[in-house]
Amino acid sequence: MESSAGPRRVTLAQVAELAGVSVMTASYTYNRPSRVSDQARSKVLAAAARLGYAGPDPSARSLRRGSTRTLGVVMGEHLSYAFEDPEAVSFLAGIADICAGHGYGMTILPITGAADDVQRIKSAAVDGFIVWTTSDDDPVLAAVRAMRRPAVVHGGPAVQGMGLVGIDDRAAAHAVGTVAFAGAERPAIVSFPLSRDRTSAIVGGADITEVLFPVTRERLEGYRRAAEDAGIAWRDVPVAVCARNDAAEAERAAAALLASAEPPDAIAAMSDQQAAGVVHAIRAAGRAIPEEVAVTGWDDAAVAARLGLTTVAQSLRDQGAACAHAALGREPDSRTAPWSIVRRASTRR
Amino acid sequence: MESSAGPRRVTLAQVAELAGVSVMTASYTYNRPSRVSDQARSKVLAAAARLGYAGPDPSARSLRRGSTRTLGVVMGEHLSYAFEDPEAVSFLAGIADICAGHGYGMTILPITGAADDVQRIKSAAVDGFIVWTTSDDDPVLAAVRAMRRPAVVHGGPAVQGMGLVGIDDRAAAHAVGTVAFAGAERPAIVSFPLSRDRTSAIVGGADITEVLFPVTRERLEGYRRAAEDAGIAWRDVPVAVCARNDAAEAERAAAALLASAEPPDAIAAMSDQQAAGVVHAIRAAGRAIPEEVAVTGWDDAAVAARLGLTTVAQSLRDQGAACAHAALGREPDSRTAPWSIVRRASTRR
DNA sequence: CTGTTAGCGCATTCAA
DNA sequence: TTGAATGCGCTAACAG
Repeated sequence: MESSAGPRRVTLAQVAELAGVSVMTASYTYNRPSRVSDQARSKVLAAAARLGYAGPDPSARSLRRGSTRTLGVVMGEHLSYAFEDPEAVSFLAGIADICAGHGYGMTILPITGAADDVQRIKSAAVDGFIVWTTSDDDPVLAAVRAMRRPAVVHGGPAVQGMGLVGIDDRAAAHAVGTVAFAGAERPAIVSFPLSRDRTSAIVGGADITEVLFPVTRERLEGYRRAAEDAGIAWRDVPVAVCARNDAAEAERAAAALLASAEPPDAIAAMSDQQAAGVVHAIRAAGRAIPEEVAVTGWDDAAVAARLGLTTVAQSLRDQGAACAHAALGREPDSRTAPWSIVRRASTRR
Repeated sequence: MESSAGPRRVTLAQVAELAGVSVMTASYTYNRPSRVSDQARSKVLAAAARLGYAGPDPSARSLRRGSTRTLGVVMGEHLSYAFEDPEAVSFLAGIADICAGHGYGMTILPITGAADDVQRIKSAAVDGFIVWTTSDDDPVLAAVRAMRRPAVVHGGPAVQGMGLVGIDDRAAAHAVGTVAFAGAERPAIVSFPLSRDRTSAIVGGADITEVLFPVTRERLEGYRRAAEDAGIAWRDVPVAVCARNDAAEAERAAAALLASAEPPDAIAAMSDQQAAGVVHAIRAAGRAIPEEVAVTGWDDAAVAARLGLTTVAQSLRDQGAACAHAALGREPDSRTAPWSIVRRASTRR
């Protein structure tokens, strides 16, 4: 009777023996078929078929070659959270394109927020790392750096020894904020979380320097300057902090802003998803866009075109591709990506 | 000057030498810290820090242990397509839970539809495979089986030597179809693709036996029986085939059905996303739900509750977890998952 | 608690 | 075109 452990894995050596050739001839059959005679090759393949050889063992091959031909992508605290964000999905697709083109695999390294995240990074059999934007104090960053492989962060933070790919968030926020707040007297912001605990709140004159997510920090800084350019003091600008990047929470936050004693007449969001929620809240409150309340989004996703949102256009797909190149060690480590403002009917000008 | 290839990777042997201990003591420091004296451990860690040792090499460790501690997930033709489907995301989350709980990683194997998919399977350093539902003729299935590792398919097809996890789609379709078509005279179906080329069309009396996606085939079979139970011939049931599982295309398909000479008075969809599109089309056509047109979805996603959709409830998350268990070789290979009908206001009874 | 031996499966190097 | 030797970096098994 067969042992419950199942048959031992078939090795190249066994195939070679059955085929009556050396191990190297068998190896060449898989790696450089042109350097093997037709006769030898067919003997090897016949023997492999008879034994049920599964092909060269990936781990052994990685060890021998010194390369796994796989990139690791560190996707932030909640796997599903990352996948539910359509921009994150575009980013992954950009990475997948490049990996496929180079014959590389792609490993998603799900981060749970627990201490064993670091272990998962350490045991990842990958040649390079791509880290989706995170907070300045995320311990994952040090773990990735300690692996001493090519690594790149998307968005931020900037880490010594790691690449950085992303747009100039502060400049883009200043630009879109300027459009959003044109002619407004009471601008407001719907924001991503300010810290890793992801609490929701509405705060006035948020202390931007305390914000641990660099992307969020830079955007707030840009919005602050846009507000100040319009003659409005930062302490008078309410910031509705949402725990998650989705329309539903942004809608609730916007509804709260609109129901306040001094409702905003312009709302700049941090994603088109959020802006979509804001639009719903404004409509539900019976106000006109943009006459009574202007709205801006971010990313130029499909929903932005559908709702006529003024927004910041950037290609997360291209940025994913740039990150993959960097993680492959094929390109300068860092890159500032292009962005532009798309003006539509949700703003006054 | 440092070579452009960069410093050679630091090995455990170098760490051990600098620390003045044997390689095994260094190894134990990482793998069984309790079996090493505090003194030895701190010497090893100090040496590692001085040399910038990144920790045991994952590939070498996998080779030696005979296990990668990673599961591979084969996600179907388009990476982004898979991620955009919220049910697929739940499924992934279920897998991620189990992987995390067992200290396993999880590798997404993106399938492009090209010939090199098979190569990507063959070179995947994983202990087991989970295949997201695909067509009977998908060459990926043979490639996975050839790897001779624990493998499981979600949904279908059933493959000799591989596990199968999913619900009884035919029975569930029959049950929800019976509710959808109650009191209807002209039922219609909004369907997933019937073949891998993913063409859109409206067909009458679709030849179910030709459908290559087993999940779709089983659901159509169940709907057919429900229609026949209601006294309606299958050839009179229009099937609107959508290329993708999303609301937008389903809305267009439903609009076409509703604009026809004999508009349907009941529409059974294959996902809640599709059903949401159908609901929009019906509203746009100015018809009442369920009085003039009944609608059903599938999955009991958040949108189903929001729209009051009658639907089939199943837990993709639990099924993902079951697949992970099977791929870890820890459980009986196959499992029929539970489902139930959730009745809401979108149907006549 | 620590060390020695051995070899996981493969592909690079060099020789034939 | 083929083959022999070697070792990638690590850890199970055992001995001390």
